[in-house]
Amino acid sequence: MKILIVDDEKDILEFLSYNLEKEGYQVSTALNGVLALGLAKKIKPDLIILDVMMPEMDGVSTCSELRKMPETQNSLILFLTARSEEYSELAGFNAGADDYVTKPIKPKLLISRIKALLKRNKSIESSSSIKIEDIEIDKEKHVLMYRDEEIHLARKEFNLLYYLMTVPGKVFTREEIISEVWNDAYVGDRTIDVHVRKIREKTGSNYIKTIKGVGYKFDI
Amino acid sequence: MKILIVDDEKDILEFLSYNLEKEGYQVSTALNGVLALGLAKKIKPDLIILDVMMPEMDGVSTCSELRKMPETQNSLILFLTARSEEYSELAGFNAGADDYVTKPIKPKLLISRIKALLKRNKSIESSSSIKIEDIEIDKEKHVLMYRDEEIHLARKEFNLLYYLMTVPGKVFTREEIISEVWNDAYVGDRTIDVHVRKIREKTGSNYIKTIKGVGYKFDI
DNA sequence: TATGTACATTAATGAATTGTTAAATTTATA
DNA sequence: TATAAATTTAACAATTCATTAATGTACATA
Repeated sequence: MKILIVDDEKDILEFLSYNLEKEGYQVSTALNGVLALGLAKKIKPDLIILDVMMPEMDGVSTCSELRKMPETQNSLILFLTARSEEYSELAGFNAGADDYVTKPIKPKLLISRIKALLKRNKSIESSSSIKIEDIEIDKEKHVLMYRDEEIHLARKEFNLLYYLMTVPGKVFTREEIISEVWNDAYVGDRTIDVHVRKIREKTGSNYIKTIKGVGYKFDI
Repeated sequence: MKILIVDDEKDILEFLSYNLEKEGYQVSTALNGVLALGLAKKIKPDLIILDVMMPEMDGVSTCSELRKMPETQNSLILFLTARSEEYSELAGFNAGADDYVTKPIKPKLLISRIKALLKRNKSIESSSSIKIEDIEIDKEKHVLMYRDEEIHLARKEFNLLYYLMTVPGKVFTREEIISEVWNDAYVGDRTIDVHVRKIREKTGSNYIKTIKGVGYKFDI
């Protein structure tokens, strides 16, 4: 589980990093909202801890921006607020926060809240099925339904399509695809193409679009 | 139905015992967490009522320990908390609690919660029989019915089919199957295949589908 | 138009995975 | 204990899948 902590005070970053790493989480940190956006795009954290009061870009604005990026659209966001800033709770939830914790931070409380959040999210997310218009892919059942017809995809084909469908519309580079679907194995240049072709053939559709020079995306 | 109550106050133990025995439950009591663990191991209660605030070993820790013991892994656990200790609700659920009731205790409310819990649990656990279309498998009777015909399956064959049928459509990996049906024993590569073949042969059907490179699933 | 680049298509190959059978071994039962 | 039944292994067959290589096509650019 990857956690990104965003706060302008180094002391707090260190304090939280220490406590969360001790729990086995993979922690990254950012000193302000702008840095956080860039970092989040890269590492795609499962949970983002945001301080509300920050110079330049405050937590609420950062949160709004995070919710717009496909990489962090479904990440969990937890706010840190001073006890006095009561209003921020409301603004935070409006901006798409999932929970908030008031300062001063008690590590044990924070960790139990984090666990609860991740647990809750897991049980929701693990539905393992993605449905877009008349096409539905279910990882658990390893089934692709297209217009009420069941289509069999081989393992690699299935994983590739599933990966593209996790963020519809987003263009995945060949690098990203190799990294995720092939676990960084060294495969030839045409391997992806052939699999894409097979998927297009089997579904008799063209939901996988080629963006020349960039990559592939799933799009209606 | 066996209930174990754990609380450091004798008054509360007596009060609850009286009310629950009046309802026909078989009640045991323990004055602290350590005693509770030993007692629970012996009597395997269906439900354990735990006070969160206790000296030595608190309710949350006790709960965690109970969840580790095979005898109480599936027991229901209900927490008693003072209204003020808000956080314990969260910590309790993290530790594996099923429900909680705040003090001061109202006997009627407590009993209705207990009944609801036991009922919910019963409906999940007691259905030892799974029926899908014209195939029905009953774990208690160790019987497989296929189109009104009784088919004899050997133990491993039976357990394998039953496991696959617990979640129809879901693909179980070989790992999962080995872990559940063979208790992680080291068996050769072809063992599962041979059992699958026998089931297919005996039922004269092909409800067990192979997903190459992924696993097996039960599907009509 | 010629040239280069990136992707598409096809078929062939070989690797990976599963199926089948029979025999060996273990376990249960009369 | 003898016998049958169940389970596992081993060898090899069969199948499916993944990858590559060769070739074709589309498109942009000089």
